[in-house]
Amino acid sequence: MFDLDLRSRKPIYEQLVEKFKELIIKEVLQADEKLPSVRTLARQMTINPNTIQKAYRELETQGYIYSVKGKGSFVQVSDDAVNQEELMKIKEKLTADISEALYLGMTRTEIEQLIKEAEESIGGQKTND
Amino acid sequence: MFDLDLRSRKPIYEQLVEKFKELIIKEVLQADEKLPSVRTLARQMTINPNTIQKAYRELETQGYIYSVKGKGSFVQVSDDAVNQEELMKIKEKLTADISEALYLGMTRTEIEQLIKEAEESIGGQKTND
DNA sequence: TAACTGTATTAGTATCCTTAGTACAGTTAA
DNA sequence: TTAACTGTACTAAGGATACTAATACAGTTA
Repeated sequence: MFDLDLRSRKPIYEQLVEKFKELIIKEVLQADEKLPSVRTLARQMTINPNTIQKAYRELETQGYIYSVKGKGSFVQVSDDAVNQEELMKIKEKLTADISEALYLGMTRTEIEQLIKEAEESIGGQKTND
Repeated sequence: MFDLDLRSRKPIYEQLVEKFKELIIKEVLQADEKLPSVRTLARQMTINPNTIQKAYRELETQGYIYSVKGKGSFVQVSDDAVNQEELMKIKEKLTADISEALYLGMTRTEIEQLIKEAEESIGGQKTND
């Protein structure tokens, strides 16, 4: 499904969370689409099912997926009201990172260009990579 | 000098790095200004000098301060050429965070407003808090 | 020389990550 | 109903990493 760096200092489950978030944000995985089961994905990547479950639980906490016992895990429809807490966190991160970027010599225009690129990468694609 | 949360899961030295970066970016601490010695600050905050040193080393690695054996640690003059590596890291973080913010419902205008606020908070202040 | 400064090394502790095994509960299709 | 799938919970163990502490060394300054 995607590549992981098992030798990275970054935990496997965190890498999984990031990968899935990226796929969901870019709508490669669409609303209500079924994710691979924890056991199936664990077998495919030869890692422990508990590690997958930990990633899925984190994704559920952050509001990106929902799970139904006996059925599976699915992509959550983005709901602005639900994710208010996550929005606050991102806003704080953005504020700090923007300050640092400006301090390191990045210009307002360059940051605005990043926003533009992000906007395009979100809606504007089909099933290609 | 500032508050730390000793019970936080976030390591003390990381909190120190963030605080100092903020002070340097906002120019509360100015170029070549002397930072408190590792032992003095450690005594003030009743934590181990090594923890302060670890924070200072990290700040030095990121190009925010420089240290001279026997003299002390001082705020580094921001040099766009030197910090290119840090700039790359920030750019990647910004790209991911902007995508997530947009997905969670933040608008381009709101993000641009954050940029504006960051610009104002950097240059526009004296010694007040 | 005395008192300050940063730095390096070692060691103990704590925490986190991953794996493994087991068990329970809900869903689905034969 | 049964079999095979799904998510979920729990415990235990091992290893790796991170954090903090204590000590010693080295340079600066008055």
